[in-house]
Amino acid sequence: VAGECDNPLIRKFEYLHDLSDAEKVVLAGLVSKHVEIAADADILCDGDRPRTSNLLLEGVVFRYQITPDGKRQIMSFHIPGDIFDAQNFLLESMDHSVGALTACKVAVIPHERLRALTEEHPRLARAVWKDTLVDAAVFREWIVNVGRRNAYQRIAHLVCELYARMEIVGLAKDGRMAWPFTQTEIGDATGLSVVHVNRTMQELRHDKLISLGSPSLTIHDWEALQGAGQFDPRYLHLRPANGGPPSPRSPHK
Amino acid sequence: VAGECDNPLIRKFEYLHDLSDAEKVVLAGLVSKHVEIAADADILCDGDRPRTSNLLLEGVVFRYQITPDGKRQIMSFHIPGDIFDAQNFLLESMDHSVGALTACKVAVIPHERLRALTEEHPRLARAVWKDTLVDAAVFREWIVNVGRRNAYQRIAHLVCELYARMEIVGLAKDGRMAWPFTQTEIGDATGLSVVHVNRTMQELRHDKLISLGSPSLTIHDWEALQGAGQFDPRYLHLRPANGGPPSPRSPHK
DNA sequence: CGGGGCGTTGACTGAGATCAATTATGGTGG
DNA sequence: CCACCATAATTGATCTCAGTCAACGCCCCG
Repeated sequence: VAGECDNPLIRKFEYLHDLSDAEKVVLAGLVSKHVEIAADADILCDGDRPRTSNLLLEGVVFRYQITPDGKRQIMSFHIPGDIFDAQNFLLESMDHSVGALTACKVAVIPHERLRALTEEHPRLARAVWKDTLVDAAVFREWIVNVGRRNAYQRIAHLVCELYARMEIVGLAKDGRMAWPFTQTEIGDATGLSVVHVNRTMQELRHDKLISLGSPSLTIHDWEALQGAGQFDPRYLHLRPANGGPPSPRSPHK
Repeated sequence: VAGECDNPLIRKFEYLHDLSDAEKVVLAGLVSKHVEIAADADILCDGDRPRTSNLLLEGVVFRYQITPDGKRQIMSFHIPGDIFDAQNFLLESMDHSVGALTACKVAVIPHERLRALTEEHPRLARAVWKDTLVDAAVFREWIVNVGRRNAYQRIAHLVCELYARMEIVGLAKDGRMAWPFTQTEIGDATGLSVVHVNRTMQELRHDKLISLGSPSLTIHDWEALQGAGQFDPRYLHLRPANGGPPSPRSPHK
């Protein structure tokens, strides 16, 4: 009944919540019409007062803010399965912008729809709420990342987080993950300059932790990368023992 | 009926939501037993799995994390009216710690109580949810603060935020606010070293933006401080035209 | 009056920013 | 298939903001 692998929201929710089949059907029903968005387009702008929220079906988007002196800070990346602007259901207006990092497919969910959902399905309401709380946990972790880690650690941490999150929606597997990010974007997410991101990623490659291939990144040594980034997946609040790739080799040690 | 000024939660919610008197009574009912906590005590520790959430009635608490290499990053400050661990209602375990910055008084709300509240009062459920979304907005702003602003801007921004938030619960007025923070704490919140916080705050004082008096801080030039910190209160999502102190002088210009 | 915590100061250092090219790379039109 | 262009990655040189180290003063408190 409920699509199983084709709906990234459900796939993700299975890691975060405990849903009945009936609830999955309801969730699947959220995806009716969807919209295509070009890469680099802005999906939402600071100040907007949207009457819908968006479930990302394909592609990568990011939240960002431009400071008065023209610097950009990326506050989060979102991958399929994320309702990246769920907060607009309850907050009047956008306090930041959302851009499409790649071409995207997005399901548009009117807020009336969400309101009905939350009233008729308290458990699903809590699931969506919980999702926004996990978002907040990720924000907190990014504060730590940017505030207290050096360049090497920051990038290692970011790679780990993206891997863990991508894995559960099928964008990463066996240490290999989608990597549509430019170094400028990584810099804006970690509070570093492009130049320094470049040098640091070279270092990560030199240390044999990762390697890059066209639109993908391979993690060669998960343990080491996780250690370098001080990555502890607990803040992602995944259900079982998720949050790490099957290190191609020794599972222990 | 509903306490008006003695309950900081209600006072804050009036800025964030639109509540009926009946709803205020329900909220007031949340504060039954409360607990005293000593300054510097940890209220919650990383890994805890609490079955209650806490409404801060008096004092200041902060969320923080210690990195493996021993650095502390503070992720948020909380003041009376904040349910600083609301996320525990839906997330299994703490992914950070919470400490008491000053001696505190806290109302303990069992999660069953919250569950009943959300089921019987959907509007209040949304109010609490919205509160957690505003928290998340603050986290996002802190990412920008730490990621893209220099020391002077970071501290100016933090002072503005604290002022705006304290004002609505009566801890700040006419440019004067409670200031229980040590420079170490400011440093850990802004990702700076104590030494640099000290020098930067001297600069802020020298520039006549602020001055310090025992347990209070006075903002002498709100406009300038706000400009210096690039502070735009929209992210706090307060209702009317809040988010700034009545600059003792010219309201416009 | 002897700590201990906090604020302050000075001297030195260094991670990462900035500036300025240079070199891939992928897509495009001819 | 190839010249061409824009975007992204890379490199080298230099600079600076903020960190680190190490004192020292102040004030509260027992």
